[in-house]
Amino acid sequence: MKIPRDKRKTPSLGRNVTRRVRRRQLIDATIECLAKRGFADTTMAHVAEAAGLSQGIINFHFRSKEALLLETLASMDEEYRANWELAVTRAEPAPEKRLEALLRSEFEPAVCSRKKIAVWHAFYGEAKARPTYQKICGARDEDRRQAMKKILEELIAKCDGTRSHSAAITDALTALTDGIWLDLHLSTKRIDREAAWRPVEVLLARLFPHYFASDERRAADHQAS
Amino acid sequence: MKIPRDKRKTPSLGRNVTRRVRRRQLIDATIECLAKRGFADTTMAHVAEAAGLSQGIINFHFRSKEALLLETLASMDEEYRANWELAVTRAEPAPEKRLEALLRSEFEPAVCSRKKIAVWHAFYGEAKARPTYQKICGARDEDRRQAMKKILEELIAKCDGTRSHSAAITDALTALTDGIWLDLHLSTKRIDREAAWRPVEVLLARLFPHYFASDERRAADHQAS
Amino acid sequence: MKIPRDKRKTPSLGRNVTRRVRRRQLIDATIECLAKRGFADTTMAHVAEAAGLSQGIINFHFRSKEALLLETLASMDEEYRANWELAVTRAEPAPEKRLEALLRSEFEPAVCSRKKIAVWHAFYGEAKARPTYQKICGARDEDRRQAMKKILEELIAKCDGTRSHSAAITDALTALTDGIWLDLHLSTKRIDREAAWRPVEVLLARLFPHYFASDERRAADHQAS
Amino acid sequence: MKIPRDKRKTPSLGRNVTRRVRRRQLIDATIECLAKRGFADTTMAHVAEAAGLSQGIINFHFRSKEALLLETLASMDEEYRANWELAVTRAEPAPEKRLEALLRSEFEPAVCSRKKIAVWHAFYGEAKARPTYQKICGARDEDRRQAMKKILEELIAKCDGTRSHSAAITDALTALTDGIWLDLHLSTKRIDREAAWRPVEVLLARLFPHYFASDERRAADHQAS
DNA sequence: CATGAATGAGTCTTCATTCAT
DNA sequence: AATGAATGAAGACTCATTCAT
Repeated sequence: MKIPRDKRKTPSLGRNVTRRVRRRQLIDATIECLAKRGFADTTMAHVAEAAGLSQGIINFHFRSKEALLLETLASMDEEYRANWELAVTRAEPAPEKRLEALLRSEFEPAVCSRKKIAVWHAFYGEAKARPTYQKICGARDEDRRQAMKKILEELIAKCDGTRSHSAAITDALTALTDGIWLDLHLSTKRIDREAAWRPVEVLLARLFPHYFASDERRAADHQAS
Repeated sequence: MKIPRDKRKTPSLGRNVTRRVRRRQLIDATIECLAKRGFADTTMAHVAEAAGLSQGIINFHFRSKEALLLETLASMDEEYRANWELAVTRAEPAPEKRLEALLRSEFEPAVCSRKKIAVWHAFYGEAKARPTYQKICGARDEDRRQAMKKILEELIAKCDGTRSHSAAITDALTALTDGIWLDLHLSTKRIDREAAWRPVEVLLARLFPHYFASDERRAADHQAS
Repeated sequence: MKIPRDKRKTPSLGRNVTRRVRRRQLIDATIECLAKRGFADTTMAHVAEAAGLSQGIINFHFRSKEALLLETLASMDEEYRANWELAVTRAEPAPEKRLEALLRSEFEPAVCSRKKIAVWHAFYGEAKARPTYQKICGARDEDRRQAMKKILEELIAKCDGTRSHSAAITDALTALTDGIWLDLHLSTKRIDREAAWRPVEVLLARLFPHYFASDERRAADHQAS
Repeated sequence: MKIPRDKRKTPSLGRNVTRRVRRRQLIDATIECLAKRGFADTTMAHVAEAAGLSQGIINFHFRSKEALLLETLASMDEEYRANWELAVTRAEPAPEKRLEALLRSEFEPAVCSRKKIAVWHAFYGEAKARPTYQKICGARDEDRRQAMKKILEELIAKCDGTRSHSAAITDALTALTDGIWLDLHLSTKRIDREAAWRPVEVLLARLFPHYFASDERRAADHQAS
């Protein structure tokens, strides 16, 4: 007959933590694991351990591993959207200000950390294999793209009145920040948010010299290295 | 019964050929699987089946699963590098021509297919967890970046004499194509290479109107939708 | 504020009542579950849910799952015994009457329902693995068999004077009703108590034509199909 | 890093045992386990151990535990049917001979052992929870019942010409042997096939005194205890 | 070379039991 | 008394790897 080992270990956060808090704790642990170990090597045991809880608890708060991953993705998605939406809302109403706010939001620590970027890429990596992931990640990009397009159209109208490829420029700026994230992901160096921002800054200055030119000059002064 | 000499000789040669062919076959099957099922769900059995061979064969031709994946990545890397290097070599010597060749190469079917892009992102997804992947993927980007920077410096010198942010523009153009790949990866639509190229075209026209302006005009005509 | 005396007294009585009621409620839920899901898939959670109570409650009212199952079996056993004992007691004193009462009691709805029969067979299925179950189930059969044997001996003595295989006939009649229960258990049709009784009726008529012949004739008339 | 323990243990029956033999071996091990531990406590590990093989092998030869159990039941079913069918075929053509052969076959060691009976009851116990089991077990009984009914109708026609409840007698004899099996299952004593047969013998003598009477007399002589 | 049966460590999931509230 | 979150020991199943043929 098996006799269970000592059970009296101090509960990390007390038993009666609310359901919501536990779920948050587990999602955070999942993010941690995905960032550190990738998708293929993130096990329930790892997540539980990272959360300082027991194995079985995940299936108690989430139906399955798949559900946990999906909610983790949803949580990342929500945080990401909230971040740029708030940035745009808070910005001054001029389109050039809102555009800059939208682009700059991409580099804020809340969403642009090695960890978060790694997790996004972990989900991107599985996107082809799991339609749900593809849909969520695709929508994430698409919604931001639409917001950007509207702002750009305002800006272009104000700027030169001509047609000026709002769609292509939107795509370019969207791809630009996504691509910079990938560079950050593949780099082994610490994230340098100033350096990451530079290409965006330069491109804006070239695309809309009237509104962003001064920024470029500033950047040029910085470029001592 | 007589056995012709060349028949007797074939085996040893055939063996070597076979060996190389088998490895190629298995790497191709791996690419197929990674694209279709992602990293987490690609098993040795799946790969073997995709190759139409038996279970145990992979451990015969590769030391381990890890080795197979690494060689698959190496193979992808090689193909990718060869593609842009050849494109640049073949291009007319003018820097604007070489730059365009380099950028256009990114959208050639050999490297820019849903399958290949999916596999790259599968490896990106695991990059944080496996330093070797990160190194290879990082180097892939970095080497192309260096090549592009050299070309851009030539172009800028010829263009306006000042150095003018060659680094930032290089980073921007590198990120741009990487970002477009990500968009293609996350989209569920068929790849439209013309549409994918457009943002690059527009950006080039804005950055170097002297050399790429005509292209932009062409693009504008296309833009009926 | 005054508290009336009977109000003050109710709790302690209520507690005891509650306790007994809860246990009954849980045993009934267990019977329900065993019938519906079988032994292998009856979990504490299922039982608690069937009882409309919370998970942990069973271990509060019973020492363990094993204890709950054992008490469930004991409860079934008690009910079964009470049923035939009462039937025999109430019957007219003539042995043929008591024999018929005993046999007929086996088909009364209180004990002979799909649910109850299913639960008995659930316990039979585990009998070889758990000696306690085997003992209880064995005793259930054995005690009834002894009672039947006594009645049969009376009947046989009265009938033809010779002892005439009272043991074998007892075994046959015991096996007969047990076997009919098994048939009912394995059938997917609704229980038809008249049809289930027929073989017993016919056999009695053949064994003791003097006492049960008229019953057989009645059965024959019924047999229109 | 984990280092696997010594792998060079002698393969129990050699590696290349044919697929069919392995499956048989695993089914036999399953029967062993079901008999000894019951349904609820028969695990894959137990079965594998009983077969002297490794854990994973069952999922290699059978898709799942459920598949293994189903094939075990099918195997038992086949064996049981073959047994009585052969007995009837081999018997002399007279209906009374075939009836006796059919009934006696139920007590042959091949099908009537503590182990086999325990396994049947294990399946009966789960029948309500798993429709497939119920169907197979029900058909097992039903087919034998139909065969017996035909024989009985011949016998009755030959015997007295009257209709005489062939259905009810068939049901009675079917239930009789099933019930005796249950008695054997619930008893803790060694199986005594002679004693088990007695009630059948006595009943046959009463039902068809013309054909089975002498048997009863013999039985009476035996009954010294 | 190639096959595919066999192994066994590892993974997700379930569930009886405990216990703070 | 009752709740239900938490635990952790199994359980079924997977899969990279080995190896006899």
